[in-house]
Amino acid sequence: MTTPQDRLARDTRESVRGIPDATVARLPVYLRALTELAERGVATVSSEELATAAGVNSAKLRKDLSHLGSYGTRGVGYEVEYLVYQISRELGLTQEWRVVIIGVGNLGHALANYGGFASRGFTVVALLDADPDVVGEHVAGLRVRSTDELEDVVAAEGVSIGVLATPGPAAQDLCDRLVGTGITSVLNFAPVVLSVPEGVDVRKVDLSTELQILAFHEQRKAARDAVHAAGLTAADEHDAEEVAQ
Amino acid sequence: MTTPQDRLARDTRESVRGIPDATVARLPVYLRALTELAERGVATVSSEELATAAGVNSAKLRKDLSHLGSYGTRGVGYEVEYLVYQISRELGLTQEWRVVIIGVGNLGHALANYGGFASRGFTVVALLDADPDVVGEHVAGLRVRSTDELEDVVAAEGVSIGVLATPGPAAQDLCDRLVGTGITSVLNFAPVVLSVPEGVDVRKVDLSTELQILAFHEQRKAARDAVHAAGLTAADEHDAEEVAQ
DNA sequence: CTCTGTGAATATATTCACAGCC
DNA sequence: GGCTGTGAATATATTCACAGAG
Repeated sequence: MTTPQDRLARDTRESVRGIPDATVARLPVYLRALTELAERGVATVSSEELATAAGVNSAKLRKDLSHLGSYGTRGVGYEVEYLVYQISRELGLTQEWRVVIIGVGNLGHALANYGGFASRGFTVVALLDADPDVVGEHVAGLRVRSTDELEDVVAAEGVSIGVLATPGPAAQDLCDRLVGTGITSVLNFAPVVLSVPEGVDVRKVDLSTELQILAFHEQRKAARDAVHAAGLTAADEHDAEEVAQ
Repeated sequence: MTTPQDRLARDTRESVRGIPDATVARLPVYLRALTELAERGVATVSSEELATAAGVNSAKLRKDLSHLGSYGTRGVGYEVEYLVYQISRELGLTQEWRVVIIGVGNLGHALANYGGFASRGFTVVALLDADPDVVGEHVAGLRVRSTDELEDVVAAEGVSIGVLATPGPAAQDLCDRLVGTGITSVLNFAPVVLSVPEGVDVRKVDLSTELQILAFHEQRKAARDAVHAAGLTAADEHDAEEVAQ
Protein backbone atom coordinates (compact mmCIF):
# COMPACT_ATOMS: atom_id res chain seq x y z
CA MET A 1 0.00 0.00 0.00
CA THR A 2 1.19 3.47 -0.80
CA THR A 3 -0.11 6.34 1.26
CA PRO A 4 -0.21 9.92 -0.02
CA GLN A 5 2.55 10.66 2.52
CA ASP A 6 4.77 8.02 0.96
CA ARG A 7 4.29 9.45 -2.46
CA LEU A 8 4.98 12.97 -1.31
CA ALA A 9 8.11 11.85 0.49
CA ARG A 10 9.33 10.05 -2.60
CA ASP A 11 8.62 12.93 -4.92
CA THR A 12 10.44 15.26 -2.58
CA ARG A 13 13.44 12.99 -2.30
CA GLU A 14 13.79 12.38 -6.00
CA SER A 15 12.67 15.34 -7.93
CA VAL A 16 9.55 17.18 -8.90
CA ARG A 17 9.74 15.45 -12.25
CA GLY A 18 11.16 12.25 -10.83
CA ILE A 19 14.79 12.03 -11.88
CA PRO A 20 16.39 9.09 -10.03
CA ASP A 21 19.33 9.83 -7.76
CA ALA A 22 21.56 7.45 -9.66
CA THR A 23 20.84 9.38 -12.84
CA VAL A 24 21.50 12.77 -11.24
CA ALA A 25 24.85 11.47 -10.02
CA ARG A 26 25.85 10.61 -13.57
CA LEU A 27 24.68 13.77 -15.30
CA PRO A 28 27.87 15.67 -14.40
CA VAL A 29 29.89 12.91 -16.04
CA TYR A 30 27.88 13.14 -19.22
CA LEU A 31 28.21 16.88 -19.13
CA ARG A 32 31.96 16.66 -18.91
CA ALA A 33 32.17 14.23 -21.79
CA LEU A 34 29.88 16.42 -23.88
CA THR A 35 31.88 19.54 -23.14
CA GLU A 36 35.00 17.78 -24.33
CA LEU A 37 33.26 16.67 -27.52
CA ALA A 38 31.99 20.20 -28.10
CA GLU A 39 35.51 21.58 -27.72
CA ARG A 40 36.71 19.07 -30.27
CA GLY A 41 34.08 20.41 -32.64
CA VAL A 42 31.85 17.32 -32.60
CA ALA A 43 28.28 18.32 -33.41
CA THR A 44 26.46 15.03 -32.93
CA VAL A 45 26.98 11.85 -30.90
CA SER A 46 25.27 8.51 -30.72
CA SER A 47 24.39 7.05 -27.35
CA GLU A 48 27.06 4.44 -27.96
CA GLU A 49 29.82 7.02 -28.48
CA LEU A 50 28.78 9.22 -25.60
CA ALA A 51 28.41 6.22 -23.32
CA THR A 52 31.94 5.13 -24.12
CA ALA A 53 33.28 8.61 -23.46
CA ALA A 54 31.47 8.68 -20.13
CA GLY A 55 32.42 5.16 -19.12
CA VAL A 56 28.92 3.65 -18.94
CA ASN A 57 26.92 1.41 -21.23
CA SER A 58 24.65 2.85 -23.84
CA ALA A 59 21.38 1.47 -22.46
CA LYS A 60 22.01 3.20 -19.16
CA LEU A 61 22.89 6.43 -20.89
CA ARG A 62 19.73 6.40 -22.99
CA LYS A 63 17.59 5.59 -19.98
CA ASP A 64 19.20 8.39 -18.01
CA LEU A 65 18.70 10.94 -20.77
CA SER A 66 15.13 9.80 -21.28
CA HIS A 67 14.37 11.08 -17.78
CA LEU A 68 15.19 14.60 -18.94
CA GLY A 69 13.07 14.42 -22.05
CA SER A 70 13.35 13.35 -25.67
CA TYR A 71 16.37 15.27 -26.76
CA GLY A 72 17.77 12.82 -29.31
CA THR A 73 16.91 12.07 -32.90
CA ARG A 74 16.24 8.46 -33.85
CA GLY A 75 18.61 7.19 -36.45
CA VAL A 76 21.00 10.09 -35.77
CA GLY A 77 21.93 10.66 -32.16
CA TYR A 78 22.13 13.69 -29.89
CA GLU A 79 23.11 17.21 -30.81
CA VAL A 80 26.03 17.96 -28.51
CA GLU A 81 25.41 21.67 -27.85
CA TYR A 82 21.73 21.16 -27.21
CA LEU A 83 22.30 18.29 -24.80
CA VAL A 84 24.93 20.31 -22.93
CA TYR A 85 22.34 23.01 -22.46
CA GLN A 86 19.58 20.64 -21.36
CA ILE A 87 21.74 18.83 -18.81
CA SER A 88 23.14 22.11 -17.52
CA ARG A 89 19.67 23.46 -17.05
CA GLU A 90 18.49 20.31 -15.31
CA LEU A 91 21.43 20.43 -12.92
CA GLY A 92 20.84 24.09 -12.22
CA LEU A 93 24.12 25.18 -13.79
CA THR A 94 22.61 27.94 -15.87
CA GLN A 95 22.54 30.09 -12.78
CA GLU A 96 25.43 31.27 -10.67
CA TRP A 97 26.10 29.46 -7.39
CA ARG A 98 28.08 31.43 -4.85
CA VAL A 99 30.34 29.24 -2.77
CA VAL A 100 32.38 29.78 0.38
CA ILE A 101 35.36 27.53 1.11
CA ILE A 102 36.15 27.08 4.78
CA GLY A 103 39.61 25.81 5.59
CA VAL A 104 42.49 26.97 3.43
CA GLY A 105 45.02 24.20 3.88
CA ASN A 106 46.38 22.24 0.95
CA LEU A 107 42.97 20.92 0.08
CA GLY A 108 41.34 24.34 0.39
CA HIS A 109 44.03 25.73 -1.91
CA ALA A 110 43.40 22.97 -4.42
CA LEU A 111 39.68 23.67 -4.35
CA ALA A 112 40.11 27.45 -4.59
CA ASN A 113 42.30 27.05 -7.66
CA TYR A 114 40.27 24.31 -9.28
CA GLY A 115 39.24 25.41 -12.76
CA GLY A 116 36.34 22.99 -12.97
CA PHE A 117 34.16 25.17 -10.74
CA ALA A 118 34.08 28.45 -12.57
CA SER A 119 33.22 26.85 -15.89
CA ARG A 120 30.10 25.26 -14.37
CA GLY A 121 28.54 28.25 -12.71
CA PHE A 122 30.25 27.99 -9.34
CA THR A 123 31.91 31.14 -8.09
CA VAL A 124 34.12 30.93 -5.05
CA VAL A 125 33.31 34.24 -3.40
CA ALA A 126 35.13 33.81 -0.10
CA LEU A 127 37.81 31.81 1.68
CA LEU A 128 37.78 31.45 5.45
CA ASP A 129 40.31 30.01 7.85
CA ALA A 130 40.60 29.86 11.62
CA ASP A 131 44.39 30.24 11.65
CA PRO A 132 45.43 33.92 12.10
CA ASP A 133 48.62 33.20 10.14
CA VAL A 134 46.60 32.16 7.13
CA VAL A 135 44.06 34.98 7.39
CA GLY A 136 45.18 37.85 5.16
CA GLU A 137 46.96 35.64 2.66
CA HIS A 138 45.85 35.92 -0.93
CA VAL A 139 44.75 32.68 -2.59
CA ALA A 140 43.23 32.43 -6.03
CA GLY A 141 42.73 36.17 -6.07
CA LEU A 142 40.86 36.31 -2.77
CA ARG A 143 41.99 37.52 0.63
CA VAL A 144 41.51 34.79 3.22
CA ARG A 145 39.23 36.02 5.98
CA SER A 146 38.68 34.78 9.51
CA THR A 147 36.07 32.15 10.28
CA ASP A 148 34.81 34.69 12.84
CA GLU A 149 33.32 36.53 9.89
CA LEU A 150 31.43 33.50 8.58
CA GLU A 151 27.94 34.86 9.17
CA ASP A 152 28.78 38.29 7.77
CA VAL A 153 30.43 36.83 4.69
CA VAL A 154 27.56 34.49 3.89
CA ALA A 155 25.06 37.33 4.16
CA ALA A 156 27.12 39.95 2.34
CA GLU A 157 28.23 37.69 -0.48
CA GLY A 158 24.95 35.85 -0.98
CA VAL A 159 26.53 32.46 -0.46
CA SER A 160 24.31 29.45 -1.05
CA ILE A 161 26.75 26.54 -0.84
CA GLY A 162 29.37 25.93 1.84
CA VAL A 163 32.45 23.77 1.34
CA LEU A 164 34.19 22.44 4.44
CA ALA A 165 37.87 21.61 3.98
CA THR A 166 38.89 21.86 7.61
CA PRO A 167 40.38 19.31 9.99
CA GLY A 168 37.76 16.92 11.38
CA PRO A 169 37.26 18.42 14.82
CA ALA A 170 36.41 21.89 13.51
CA ALA A 171 33.87 20.78 10.93
CA GLN A 172 30.70 20.21 12.97
CA ASP A 173 30.79 23.62 14.63
CA LEU A 174 31.39 25.42 11.35
CA CYS A 175 28.67 23.35 9.71
CA ASP A 176 26.24 24.38 12.46
CA ARG A 177 27.10 28.01 11.83
CA LEU A 178 26.61 27.61 8.08
CA VAL A 179 23.21 26.05 8.70
CA GLY A 180 22.47 28.87 11.12
CA THR A 181 22.84 31.38 8.30
CA GLY A 182 20.21 29.52 6.30
CA ILE A 183 22.52 27.57 4.01
CA THR A 184 21.05 24.20 3.06
CA SER A 185 23.80 22.70 0.89
CA VAL A 186 27.15 21.64 2.29
CA LEU A 187 30.02 19.78 0.66
CA ASN A 188 32.12 18.14 3.34
CA PHE A 189 35.73 17.08 2.89
CA ALA A 190 36.39 16.75 6.61
CA PRO A 191 36.63 13.18 7.82
CA VAL A 192 33.57 13.27 10.07
CA VAL A 193 29.87 12.51 9.73
CA LEU A 194 28.10 15.83 10.06
CA SER A 195 24.75 15.99 11.72
CA VAL A 196 22.36 18.51 10.24
CA PRO A 197 18.66 19.26 10.56
CA GLU A 198 16.08 17.94 8.12
CA GLY A 199 16.15 19.78 4.84
CA VAL A 200 19.88 20.36 4.72
CA ASP A 201 21.84 18.39 2.13
CA VAL A 202 25.34 17.27 2.97
CA ARG A 203 27.55 15.47 0.51
CA LYS A 204 30.76 13.97 1.73
CA VAL A 205 33.96 13.37 -0.18
CA ASP A 206 36.32 11.14 1.69
CA LEU A 207 39.80 10.65 0.35
CA SER A 208 40.55 7.55 2.37
CA THR A 209 37.18 5.85 1.87
CA GLU A 210 37.93 5.46 -1.80
CA LEU A 211 41.33 3.94 -1.12
CA GLN A 212 39.75 1.49 1.28
CA ILE A 213 37.25 0.37 -1.33
CA LEU A 214 40.11 -0.16 -3.75
CA ALA A 215 41.98 -2.15 -1.13
CA PHE A 216 38.96 -4.39 -0.66
CA HIS A 217 38.81 -5.19 -4.35
CA GLU A 218 42.55 -5.58 -4.63
CA GLN A 219 42.49 -8.07 -1.78
CA ARG A 220 39.64 -9.92 -3.42
CA LYS A 221 41.57 -10.14 -6.68
CA ALA A 222 44.59 -11.47 -4.79
CA ALA A 223 42.44 -14.05 -3.00
CA ARG A 224 40.88 -15.17 -6.25
CA ASP A 225 44.25 -15.48 -7.92
CA ALA A 226 45.45 -17.59 -5.01
CA VAL A 227 42.44 -19.92 -5.34
CA HIS A 228 43.12 -20.06 -9.06
CA ALA A 229 46.72 -20.99 -8.54
CA ALA A 230 45.74 -23.71 -6.08
CA GLY A 231 43.65 -25.34 -8.79
CA LEU A 232 40.34 -24.93 -7.02
CA THR A 233 38.93 -22.91 -9.88
CA ALA A 234 35.20 -22.69 -10.02
CA ALA A 235 34.88 -23.07 -13.76
CA ASP A 236 31.29 -21.93 -13.73
CA GLU A 237 32.21 -18.60 -12.29
CA HIS A 238 33.02 -15.49 -14.24
CA ASP A 239 32.50 -12.22 -12.47
CA ALA A 240 32.80 -9.02 -14.37
CA GLU A 241 35.56 -7.09 -12.69
CA GLU A 242 34.45 -3.52 -12.65
CA VAL A 243 34.14 -1.29 -9.63
CA ALA A 244 30.75 0.26 -9.19
CA GLN A 245 31.23 3.98 -8.81
CA MET B 1 25.04 -35.07 -2.75
CA THR B 2 27.49 -32.44 -1.60
CA THR B 3 31.16 -33.20 -1.88
CA PRO B 4 33.80 -31.50 0.27
CA GLN B 5 34.98 -29.73 -2.92
CA ASP B 6 31.55 -28.29 -3.50
CA ARG B 7 31.40 -26.93 -0.02
CA LEU B 8 34.88 -25.47 -0.20
CA ALA B 9 34.14 -23.85 -3.54
CA ARG B 10 30.92 -22.41 -2.22
CA ASP B 11 32.42 -21.15 1.01
CA THR B 12 35.29 -19.57 -0.88
CA ARG B 13 33.01 -17.90 -3.35
CA GLU B 14 30.72 -16.58 -0.66
CA SER B 15 33.43 -15.20 1.54
CA VAL B 16 35.20 -13.68 -1.43
CA ARG B 17 32.26 -12.48 -3.45
CA GLY B 18 29.30 -12.24 -1.17
CA ILE B 19 29.52 -8.68 0.12
CA PRO B 20 27.34 -6.23 -1.82
CA ASP B 21 29.07 -3.19 -3.30
CA ALA B 22 26.80 -0.83 -1.40
CA THR B 23 27.86 -2.47 1.83
CA VAL B 24 31.56 -2.34 0.99
CA ALA B 25 31.22 1.37 0.28
CA ARG B 26 29.84 1.93 3.79
CA LEU B 27 32.31 -0.19 5.72
CA PRO B 28 34.93 2.60 5.80
CA VAL B 29 32.33 4.89 7.34
CA TYR B 30 31.50 2.38 10.04
CA LEU B 31 35.19 1.87 10.63
CA ARG B 32 35.74 5.55 11.14
CA ALA B 33 32.84 5.83 13.57
CA LEU B 34 34.08 2.79 15.48
CA THR B 35 37.62 4.13 15.69
CA GLU B 36 36.27 7.32 17.17
CA LEU B 37 34.22 5.40 19.71
CA ALA B 38 37.25 3.28 20.61
CA GLU B 39 39.33 6.41 21.18
CA ARG B 40 36.63 7.71 23.49
CA GLY B 41 36.92 4.49 25.45
CA VAL B 42 33.54 3.05 24.45
CA ALA B 43 33.65 -0.74 24.67
CA THR B 44 30.23 -1.68 23.31
CA VAL B 45 27.70 -0.13 20.92
CA SER B 46 24.20 -0.98 19.83
CA SER B 47 23.32 -0.94 16.15
CA GLU B 48 21.21 2.12 16.86
CA GLU B 49 24.09 4.10 18.35
CA LEU B 50 26.60 3.07 15.73
CA ALA B 51 24.12 3.77 12.96
CA THR B 52 23.58 7.29 14.27
CA ALA B 53 27.32 7.88 14.48
CA ALA B 54 27.71 6.68 10.90
CA GLY B 55 24.71 8.55 9.55
CA VAL B 56 22.65 5.55 8.41
CA ASN B 57 19.63 3.77 9.83
CA SER B 58 20.05 0.81 12.12
CA ALA B 59 18.39 -1.78 9.91
CA LYS B 60 20.86 -1.03 7.15
CA LEU B 61 23.76 -1.19 9.54
CA ARG B 62 22.71 -4.57 10.91
CA LYS B 63 22.14 -5.95 7.44
CA ASP B 64 25.54 -4.69 6.33
CA LEU B 65 27.33 -6.20 9.32
CA SER B 66 25.46 -9.46 8.91
CA HIS B 67 27.28 -9.90 5.58
CA LEU B 68 30.56 -10.09 7.45
CA GLY B 69 29.34 -12.60 10.00
CA SER B 70 27.61 -12.71 13.36
CA TYR B 71 29.81 -10.39 15.35
CA GLY B 72 27.20 -8.92 17.68
CA THR B 73 25.57 -10.17 20.85
CA ARG B 74 21.77 -10.16 21.00
CA GLY B 75 20.45 -8.01 23.77
CA VAL B 76 23.83 -6.27 24.09
CA GLY B 77 25.32 -4.91 20.88
CA TYR B 78 28.74 -5.03 19.27
CA GLU B 79 32.13 -5.03 20.93
CA VAL B 80 33.88 -2.02 19.43
CA GLU B 81 37.45 -3.34 19.26
CA TYR B 82 36.38 -6.66 17.83
CA LEU B 83 34.24 -5.06 15.14
CA VAL B 84 37.08 -2.69 14.20
CA TYR B 85 39.26 -5.71 13.66
CA GLN B 86 36.69 -7.64 11.65
CA ILE B 87 35.88 -4.73 9.34
CA SER B 88 39.57 -3.92 8.90
CA ARG B 89 40.28 -7.48 7.99
CA GLU B 90 37.40 -7.61 5.55
CA LEU B 91 38.56 -4.41 3.84
CA GLY B 92 42.11 -5.70 3.66
CA LEU B 93 43.47 -3.06 5.98
CA THR B 94 45.40 -5.48 8.16
CA GLN B 95 48.08 -5.53 5.49
CA GLU B 96 50.20 -2.66 4.23
CA TRP B 97 49.25 -1.09 0.91
CA ARG B 98 52.04 0.77 -0.82
CA VAL B 99 50.81 3.80 -2.72
CA VAL B 100 52.36 6.15 -5.26
CA ILE B 101 50.94 9.64 -5.74
CA ILE B 102 51.39 11.10 -9.19
CA GLY B 103 51.01 14.84 -9.49
CA VAL B 104 52.25 16.99 -6.62
CA GLY B 105 50.18 20.13 -6.99
CA ASN B 106 47.93 21.41 -4.22
CA LEU B 107 45.84 18.27 -4.28
CA GLY B 108 48.86 15.99 -4.35
CA HIS B 109 50.25 17.89 -1.35
CA ALA B 110 46.97 17.48 0.48
CA LEU B 111 46.95 13.77 -0.23
CA ALA B 112 50.60 13.28 0.71
CA ASN B 113 50.02 14.98 4.05
CA TYR B 114 46.65 13.39 4.75
CA GLY B 115 46.81 11.58 8.08
CA GLY B 116 43.90 9.30 7.32
CA PHE B 117 45.99 7.08 5.06
CA ALA B 118 48.78 5.94 7.35
CA SER B 119 46.40 4.94 10.11
CA ARG B 120 44.60 2.56 7.77
CA GLY B 121 47.49 0.65 6.33
CA PHE B 122 48.24 2.90 3.38
CA THR B 123 51.85 3.99 3.03
CA VAL B 124 52.69 6.66 0.51
CA VAL B 125 56.05 5.41 -0.70
CA ALA B 126 56.68 7.79 -3.58
CA LEU B 127 55.62 11.11 -5.08
CA LEU B 128 56.05 11.80 -8.78
CA ASP B 129 55.66 14.94 -10.82
CA ALA B 130 56.34 15.88 -14.42
CA ASP B 131 57.44 19.43 -13.61
CA PRO B 132 61.26 19.69 -13.24
CA ASP B 133 60.78 22.58 -10.84
CA VAL B 134 58.77 20.38 -8.49
CA VAL B 135 61.05 17.34 -8.80
CA GLY B 136 63.56 17.41 -5.97
CA GLU B 137 61.26 19.20 -3.54
CA HIS B 138 60.59 17.48 -0.26
CA VAL B 139 56.93 16.89 0.59
CA ALA B 140 55.69 14.91 3.57
CA GLY B 141 59.19 13.58 4.11
CA LEU B 142 59.62 12.29 0.57
CA ARG B 143 61.70 13.68 -2.27
CA VAL B 144 59.52 14.26 -5.31
CA ARG B 145 60.82 12.25 -8.25
CA SER B 146 60.26 12.57 -11.96
CA THR B 147 57.39 10.78 -13.67
CA ASP B 148 60.10 9.42 -15.99
CA GLU B 149 60.99 7.09 -13.15
CA LEU B 150 57.44 5.74 -12.76
CA GLU B 151 58.18 2.18 -13.82
CA ASP B 152 61.36 2.00 -11.71
CA VAL B 153 59.64 3.39 -8.65
CA VAL B 154 56.68 1.03 -8.85
CA ALA B 155 58.96 -1.97 -9.15
CA ALA B 156 61.50 -0.89 -6.56
CA GLU B 157 58.97 0.22 -3.97
CA GLY B 158 56.49 -2.59 -4.45
CA VAL B 159 53.63 -0.22 -5.20
CA SER B 160 50.19 -1.77 -5.58
CA ILE B 161 47.92 1.27 -5.76
CA GLY B 162 48.38 4.37 -7.91
CA VAL B 163 46.81 7.74 -7.16
CA LEU B 164 46.50 10.21 -10.02
CA ALA B 165 46.31 13.86 -8.97
CA THR B 166 47.49 15.39 -12.23
CA PRO B 167 45.81 17.77 -14.63
CA GLY B 168 43.32 16.04 -16.90
CA PRO B 169 45.36 15.80 -20.08
CA ALA B 170 48.25 13.97 -18.40
CA ALA B 171 46.17 11.36 -16.63
CA GLN B 172 45.44 8.77 -19.33
CA ASP B 173 49.07 8.38 -20.35
CA LEU B 174 50.23 8.00 -16.77
CA CYS B 175 47.40 5.59 -16.09
CA ASP B 176 48.47 3.47 -19.05
CA ARG B 177 52.00 3.38 -17.67
CA LEU B 178 50.73 2.36 -14.22
CA VAL B 179 48.72 -0.44 -15.77
CA GLY B 180 51.78 -1.39 -17.79
CA THR B 181 53.69 -2.07 -14.58
CA GLY B 182 50.98 -4.50 -13.48
CA ILE B 183 49.09 -2.21 -11.14
CA THR B 184 45.37 -3.02 -11.08
CA SER B 185 44.01 -0.39 -8.67
CA VAL B 186 43.92 3.29 -9.51
CA LEU B 187 42.36 6.20 -7.67
CA ASN B 188 41.74 9.03 -10.10
CA PHE B 189 41.33 12.67 -9.09
CA ALA B 190 41.92 13.98 -12.60
CA PRO B 191 38.78 15.22 -14.33
CA VAL B 192 38.75 12.64 -17.08
CA VAL B 193 37.23 9.21 -17.63
CA LEU B 194 40.14 6.80 -17.77
CA SER B 195 40.00 3.82 -20.03
CA VAL B 196 41.64 0.72 -18.67
CA PRO B 197 41.73 -2.95 -19.62
CA GLU B 198 39.47 -5.57 -18.04
CA GLY B 199 40.59 -6.47 -14.56
CA VAL B 200 41.82 -3.02 -13.58
CA ASP B 201 39.77 -1.13 -11.00
CA VAL B 202 39.52 2.62 -11.27
CA ARG B 203 37.72 4.77 -8.75
CA LYS B 204 37.16 8.40 -9.51
CA VAL B 205 36.80 11.29 -7.11
CA ASP B 206 35.52 14.39 -8.78
CA LEU B 207 35.42 17.61 -6.85
CA SER B 208 33.02 19.39 -9.15
CA THR B 209 30.64 16.46 -9.63
CA GLU B 210 29.64 16.67 -6.00
CA LEU B 211 28.99 20.38 -6.22
CA GLN B 212 26.83 19.82 -9.27
CA ILE B 213 24.73 17.26 -7.43
CA LEU B 214 24.27 19.75 -4.59
CA ALA B 215 23.27 22.43 -7.07
CA PHE B 216 20.64 20.11 -8.52
CA HIS B 217 19.07 19.55 -5.11
CA GLU B 218 19.39 23.18 -4.13
CA GLN B 219 17.57 24.19 -7.30
CA ARG B 220 14.87 21.67 -6.57
CA LYS B 221 14.41 22.98 -3.03
CA ALA B 222 14.14 26.52 -4.37
CA ALA B 223 11.56 25.44 -6.94
CA ARG B 224 9.51 23.61 -4.34
CA ASP B 225 9.59 26.53 -1.95
CA ALA B 226 8.42 28.81 -4.74
CA VAL B 227 5.49 26.52 -5.53
CA HIS B 228 4.69 26.29 -1.85
CA ALA B 229 4.69 30.03 -1.35
CA ALA B 230 2.56 30.61 -4.44
CA GLY B 231 0.19 27.74 -3.73
CA LEU B 232 -0.62 28.33 -0.08
CA THR B 233 -3.88 30.07 -0.91
CA ALA B 234 -4.97 27.49 -3.46
CA ALA B 235 -4.58 24.79 -0.85
CA ASP B 236 -5.59 21.21 -1.41
CA GLU B 237 -9.30 20.78 -0.64
CA HIS B 238 -9.31 17.53 1.35
CA ASP B 239 -6.30 18.34 3.53
CA ALA B 240 -7.80 21.69 4.47
CA GLU B 241 -10.98 20.02 5.66
CA GLU B 242 -9.16 17.46 7.74
CA VAL B 243 -6.98 20.08 9.37
CA ALA B 244 -10.09 22.08 10.32
CA GLN B 245 -11.15 19.24 12.59
C1' DC C 1 13.23 -7.42 28.29
C1' DT C 2 16.59 -5.79 24.79
C1' DC C 3 18.83 -5.88 20.68
C1' DT C 4 20.77 -8.76 16.89
C1' DG C 5 20.22 -11.24 12.63
C1' DT C 6 17.35 -12.16 8.83
C1' DG C 7 13.50 -13.66 5.85
C1' DA C 8 9.96 -11.19 3.31
C1' DA C 9 8.32 -7.00 1.24
C1' DT C 10 9.36 -2.98 -1.10
C1' DA C 11 11.88 0.28 -3.67
C1' DT C 12 15.68 1.48 -6.96
C1' DA C 13 18.72 0.56 -10.53
C1' DT C 14 20.39 -1.84 -14.50
C1' DT C 15 19.99 -4.37 -18.54
C1' DC C 16 17.54 -6.45 -22.34
C1' DA C 17 15.29 -6.30 -26.47
C1' DC C 18 12.58 -4.22 -29.73
C1' DA C 19 8.84 -0.99 -31.50
C1' DG C 20 8.84 3.17 -33.76
C1' DC C 21 10.79 7.13 -35.96
C1' DC C 22 14.33 9.33 -39.03
C1' DG D 1 19.33 0.65 -41.90
C1' DG D 2 20.51 3.01 -37.75
C1' DC D 3 19.57 4.74 -33.48
C1' DT D 4 16.53 6.50 -29.80
C1' DG D 5 13.20 5.78 -26.26
C1' DT D 6 11.02 2.63 -23.35
C1' DG D 7 8.24 -1.26 -21.47
C1' DA D 8 9.41 -5.65 -19.42
C1' DA D 9 12.73 -8.53 -17.07
C1' DT D 10 16.26 -8.82 -13.97
C1' DA D 11 19.39 -7.54 -10.40
C1' DT D 12 20.56 -4.70 -6.22
C1' DA D 13 19.50 -2.24 -2.31
C1' DT D 14 16.69 -0.73 1.47
C1' DT D 15 13.33 -1.21 4.87
C1' DC D 16 10.06 -3.72 7.62
C1' DA D 17 8.95 -6.57 11.20
C1' DC D 18 9.76 -10.18 14.16
C1' DA D 19 11.78 -14.75 15.77
C1' DG D 20 14.99 -15.93 18.86
C1' DA D 21 19.46 -15.47 21.52
C1' DG D 22 21.21 -13.57 25.74
